[in-house]
Amino acid sequence: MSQLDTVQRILDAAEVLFAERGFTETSLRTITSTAGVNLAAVNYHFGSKKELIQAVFERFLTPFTTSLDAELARLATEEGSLQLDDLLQSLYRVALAGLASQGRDPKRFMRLLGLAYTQSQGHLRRFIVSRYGDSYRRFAGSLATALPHVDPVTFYWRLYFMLGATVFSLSSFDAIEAILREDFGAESSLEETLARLAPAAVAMLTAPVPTEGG
Amino acid sequence: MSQLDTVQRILDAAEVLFAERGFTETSLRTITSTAGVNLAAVNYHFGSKKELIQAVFERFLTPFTTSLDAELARLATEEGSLQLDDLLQSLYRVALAGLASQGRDPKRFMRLLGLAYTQSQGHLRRFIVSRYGDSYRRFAGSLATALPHVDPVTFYWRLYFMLGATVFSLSSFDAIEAILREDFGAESSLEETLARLAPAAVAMLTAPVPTEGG
DNA sequence: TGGCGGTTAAAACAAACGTTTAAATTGTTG
DNA sequence: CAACAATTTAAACGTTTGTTTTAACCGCCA
Repeated sequence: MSQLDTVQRILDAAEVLFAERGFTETSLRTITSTAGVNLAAVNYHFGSKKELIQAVFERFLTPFTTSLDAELARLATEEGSLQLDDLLQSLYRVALAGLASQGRDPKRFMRLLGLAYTQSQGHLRRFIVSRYGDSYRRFAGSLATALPHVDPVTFYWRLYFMLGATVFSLSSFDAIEAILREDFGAESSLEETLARLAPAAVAMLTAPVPTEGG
Repeated sequence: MSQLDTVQRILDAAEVLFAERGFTETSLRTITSTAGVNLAAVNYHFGSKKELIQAVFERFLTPFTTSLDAELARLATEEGSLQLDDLLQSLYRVALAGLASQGRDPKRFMRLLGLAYTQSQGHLRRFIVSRYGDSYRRFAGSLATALPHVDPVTFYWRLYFMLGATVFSLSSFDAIEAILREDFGAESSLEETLARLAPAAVAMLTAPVPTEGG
């Protein structure tokens, strides 16, 4: 078993287990036994558990943000005015295609993103912001220019509403899908759910801004 | 210090600490030392840490759902047809007023709700569903009847989108507010944010449903 | 006052945690 | 093949965790 194998096996196991149980609830012993490697391998290859967590995020956030950046650049040159639907569909398409091509589960991606936000883990938030903050701001900026009539503060709140709707519903996709399947017998694929989410997000972003005075 | 005092002090400390750090990240020793009581008091009065977590949720979910039920019943008899805005405003008003009257922080309420969803904690999810599932279904049903033209599956997905937007953005309220204040110098109160969230949620729920065929 | 249930207190419990150590093994290079 | 660096292994480290135990304390009623 070569070095690359060990590192990769640890990352694979950690990614799945973190998404299923959270960071604190997943012990290094569970990770290493699942990966079939020695307990000390994590500290040897990554230094600490915190750095392992960051490495898990780095492995899928780096290709994701680079693809997203490229897609945004392509959109910016292609047409004169950015369309909201195009932007959101870019986001979804990049997230889905990029991960699916690696044989990774996009739902796990969303679940981890949700964990990054909700589990305190200050070091992780700092790591993500410092590493991927620029990509995030670029995407938010593109979205903002497609919504010129919405004042900045309202726009940013709605952006967080949209992120919340996305991360929350997709990170719990399996649970929600199971409920709906039981109640209505209707199966939902991830693609279908994104096809439902996109227009809902557009409607939320473009909703008329109520005037202060009434 | 009477028995009631001890139980209450533990619940108060646990509520704050859980909301700040999560369940696993908060030890019983931190809770009891913050509350100024003996370590063994938690196991004596609540039985276990799991039951303490459930008790924290029970303390604010029970008055919340009973108020919500009453408000929904009032709305149902008052007018002929339920208005979407009224329903959402009921939800928000009940959540805010009910908690504020107890001197508790509504943001903490949302933060805990978010944790209940995202931190796996299977026992907590089971506890909440079994205890408050009826209230949830009643509210969802009221919302559904106010949206007769939306097919059930689309409606339920949008309901989860809405819940995600609400829980996610309000549970991170302080962090988001701090960012917006730094970037735009604009302060946002919780009431203002709910006033932004309500129309955005309505827009999302009432968005035109794209037809399958194109 | 004496005793009794309810509560608090200090201490200890075993288990699990992340991390470190030091030896054994492997792979590579001269 | 020899030698050195990289990696894996088993074992132990010290902490921290939730929980339990046993004794002390308290208020109250007979």
